[in-house]
Amino acid sequence: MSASHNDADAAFGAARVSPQRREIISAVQELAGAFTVEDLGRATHARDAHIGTATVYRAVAALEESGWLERVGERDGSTLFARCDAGRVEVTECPVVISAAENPDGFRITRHEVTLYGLCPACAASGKGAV
Amino acid sequence: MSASHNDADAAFGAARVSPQRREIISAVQELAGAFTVEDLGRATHARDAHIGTATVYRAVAALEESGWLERVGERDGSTLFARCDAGRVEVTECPVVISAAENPDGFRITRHEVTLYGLCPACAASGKGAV
DNA sequence: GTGTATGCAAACTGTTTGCATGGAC
DNA sequence: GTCCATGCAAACAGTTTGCATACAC
Repeated sequence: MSASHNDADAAFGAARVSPQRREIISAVQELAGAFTVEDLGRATHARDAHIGTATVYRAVAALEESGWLERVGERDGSTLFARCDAGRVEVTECPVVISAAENPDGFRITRHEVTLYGLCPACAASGKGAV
Repeated sequence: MSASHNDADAAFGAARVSPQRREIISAVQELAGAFTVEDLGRATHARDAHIGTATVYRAVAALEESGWLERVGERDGSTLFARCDAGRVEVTECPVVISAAENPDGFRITRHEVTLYGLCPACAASGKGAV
């Protein structure tokens, strides 16, 4: 079943919504975890066989712009995207603590980047889609 | 100046060493920080104009295999490599502590990936090449 | 009616590979 | 002498773009 007008409108924000984009929204929802654009393209094709690759890429770009999708990493040279069913990515407080600016081996850490994979409260409760 | 036989032999381990590969070693040494293969190719070309792209890629693969180079991340879809002047990448103890498996917002973190940028003791002392 | 999304194919970027030749060991 | 590294170009994968047409607003 394709996504409702309300779902799609919310997802795309200011951008226009087409039937293809509604199918793409639905495909994202059924993927439930992190996915590459190719994964999404495959899932979308299963729903409507002649939606073009470029359309999927453009929709993903629009969804990223609107904040509905997040770029969460990469796998084999492809960008990974994900959407948490519970909503947006909460950037609250960094749960990471570097134990020492100067660590025991004498390496001085000047900057760090952390990617956390996990489940939002709703997903954790339902046991659904792990990232 | 191109790298000494000793430098190059040590860098490539079991693999063979050619004049081109010596220039590549030198180019890495003058880059001093993190670089893409394209950066390295440019630096290598400045030394010997007709070393092919494939040769640089193959040398980088060999250097990664021998442990002399490390894949340290990516920038604009290109893989970033780096070599610490002080030697290899020490994987000792993880200096990162996740403050709570279940954080205050209810997000359950199942996995984490951390990239630390910093300086080895020698570089920190010399004030050389930041990553 | 205006402007944006679509579909297709071609272009582009970063990277890898096939092949004949030259050179390291 | 045997293999591996080279250089070139072609192949590749993922992604983006140009263009004419269709459709959301």
